[in-house]
Amino acid sequence: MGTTIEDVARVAGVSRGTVSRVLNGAPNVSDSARAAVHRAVAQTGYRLNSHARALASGRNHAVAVLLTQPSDELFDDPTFRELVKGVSEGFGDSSDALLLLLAGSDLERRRTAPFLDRRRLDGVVHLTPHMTDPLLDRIIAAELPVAVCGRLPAHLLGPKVRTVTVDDQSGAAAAVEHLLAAGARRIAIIAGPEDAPGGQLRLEGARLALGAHYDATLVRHGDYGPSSGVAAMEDLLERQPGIDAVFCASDRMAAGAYRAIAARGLRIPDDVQVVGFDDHQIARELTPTLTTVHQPIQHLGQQAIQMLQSLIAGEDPGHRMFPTRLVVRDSTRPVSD
Amino acid sequence: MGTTIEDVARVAGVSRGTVSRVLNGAPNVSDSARAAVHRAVAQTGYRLNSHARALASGRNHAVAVLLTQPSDELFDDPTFRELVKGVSEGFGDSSDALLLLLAGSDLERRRTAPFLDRRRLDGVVHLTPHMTDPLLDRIIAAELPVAVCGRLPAHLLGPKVRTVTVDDQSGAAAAVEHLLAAGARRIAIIAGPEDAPGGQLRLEGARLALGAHYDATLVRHGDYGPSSGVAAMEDLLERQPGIDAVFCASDRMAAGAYRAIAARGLRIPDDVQVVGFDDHQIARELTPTLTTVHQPIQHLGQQAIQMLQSLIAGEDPGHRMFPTRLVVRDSTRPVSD
DNA sequence: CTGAAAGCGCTAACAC
DNA sequence: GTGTTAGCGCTTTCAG
Repeated sequence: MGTTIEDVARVAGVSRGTVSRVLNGAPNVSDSARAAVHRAVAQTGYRLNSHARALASGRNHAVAVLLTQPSDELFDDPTFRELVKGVSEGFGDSSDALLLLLAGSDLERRRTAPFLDRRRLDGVVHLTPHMTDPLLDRIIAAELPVAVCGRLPAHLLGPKVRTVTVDDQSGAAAAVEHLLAAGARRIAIIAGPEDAPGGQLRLEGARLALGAHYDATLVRHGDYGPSSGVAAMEDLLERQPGIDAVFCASDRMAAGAYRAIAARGLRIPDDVQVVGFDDHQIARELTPTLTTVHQPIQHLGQQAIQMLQSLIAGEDPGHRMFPTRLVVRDSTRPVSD
Repeated sequence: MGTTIEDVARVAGVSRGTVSRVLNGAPNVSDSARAAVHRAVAQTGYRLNSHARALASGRNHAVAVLLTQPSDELFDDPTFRELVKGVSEGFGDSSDALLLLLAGSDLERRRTAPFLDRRRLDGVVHLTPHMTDPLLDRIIAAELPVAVCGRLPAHLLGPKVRTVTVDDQSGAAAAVEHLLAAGARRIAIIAGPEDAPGGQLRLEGARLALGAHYDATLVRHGDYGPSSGVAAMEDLLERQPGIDAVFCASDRMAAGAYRAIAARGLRIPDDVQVVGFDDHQIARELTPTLTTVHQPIQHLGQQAIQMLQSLIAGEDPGHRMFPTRLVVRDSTRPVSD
């Protein structure tokens, strides 16, 4: 209870300054001094006071992951789980603290806002599919280093802001090209939310790949969740006869589409072929299994935290974008290539 | 950038001490001084340095929620989502910080351990269905106030440790009594993990309610997850003919039991009646809808954080236990009472 | 390579 | 009701 650096110094027979150097891995310390300090630390059961350190040094040794989704969404969408897992793994055995901060409701945002401060945090990992977030403005205004999983409007991209993304556009293009190769001609699109840059790019990629086959009346927007997939697919089947394939911007919407298709008495892939996006576990669990675009989501989380650490160290990791990969399963017809 | 209490004092024309008093809501300050300080704070854009405050006062104005589940389990089990939601809501507009700490893997526990310290946290909310957790020992050893959602072995119950639970035993008894009233006689039990005190009590409640009808060969243990429910139910149906009802210690295991029962060509409730425990959303989504024991989980989370705040304030909120309530739906036969 | 000493920004005890 | 001041425990020049 309350053993300080002073006590350690006394026991080790050195000065406070030397103890501090050892504790912080400073280069210029003799081996004997270092050993003595380590012994004294063990002997006294010394524990660092992080507030004193932060006050004196200006560094916090703490980073936060901002969870900007409402908690229902947060827990329901496997993307977040994977991202958080990746961040935690990528953080490795850093001796810093990794804090999760809830910012999914107004109440939570009000509470969290004062925490987004250079005096409390060295940096932030921001997970978001959306373009706008008041807290992000605040983080950037506070000049807090931030690694964003997702795309950002250009005006937010300062020197301390780096993003990590997947190549949504190519992924969507690959999905649609596969459908075309499999013989589909009347291809519907269930896109993501309009305010999600990733979702827009998937739509754009699909549109470009479709070329002359693109038909704007076959496009719907969902919120990535399964029920929005049901609704969109029902509407499509109702109003647009002859649809022989659908590309969904998320696996969960694809799962919804499956339900609507089945409810209509249609068969996958015989009547309607389906391609998803994400390659979540559900893609393997659906019947038939879902052809989908694999995203390395956990890897994204790992990269994000490592980029953040690099930003904090004063380096510039740059923005990073990773490729996707089409995983062909049973919801599309075989293609002889 | 770096405006301190000193600057505020100068602008307000008062002393540092007075500013501090205003900031901390101390009683003995004149209205005029208070107003001047508030004005100066606004004018200078002053922001408190939490490290300096913590260093000087010994209080952190921060509490943590310890997430001790592996992240998969954490996100899959609606119980945690509800608990976290309840904690966040119960925290209200406290100006303190609420931090989520991951402690689901060994790596995470190693990183989190040093954080569980009186110097960094004022208290902890601990969510766990299990009896043992090395970090909990540590929290208690550190004399950190802690509110535990769940039951604890007696030797861990110190003055700063308070638990909040539901009456698992009565809930299970009610479930089984309902089955008996509905005519079931050969009643199987899919209980929770053996190291979960709550699960044990549910089993105990069921056993007592069954009385002479209790048959140990009809008991299986699962891990609360759906696949363990499938496995247990398959095994029961395979080896124990004539089962006409099953009580599951979680809704998710009940959902698993549904699958095993359907796979066997049996019907719910005609051939086998099913009762769950939790009353998660899934209970309403299953076909037929699930009769289950409602737990006020979100409320538990709210209570936990409030009990913690009370502990931190030096009061003793006592342990708290809340009642459950049987919700009758379509997985059991009507009972004319 | 190491010791001495000046703060980091704030709280709280004390005196008025 | 308010000012003054001595730390809280640590890092970091600056000498040597």
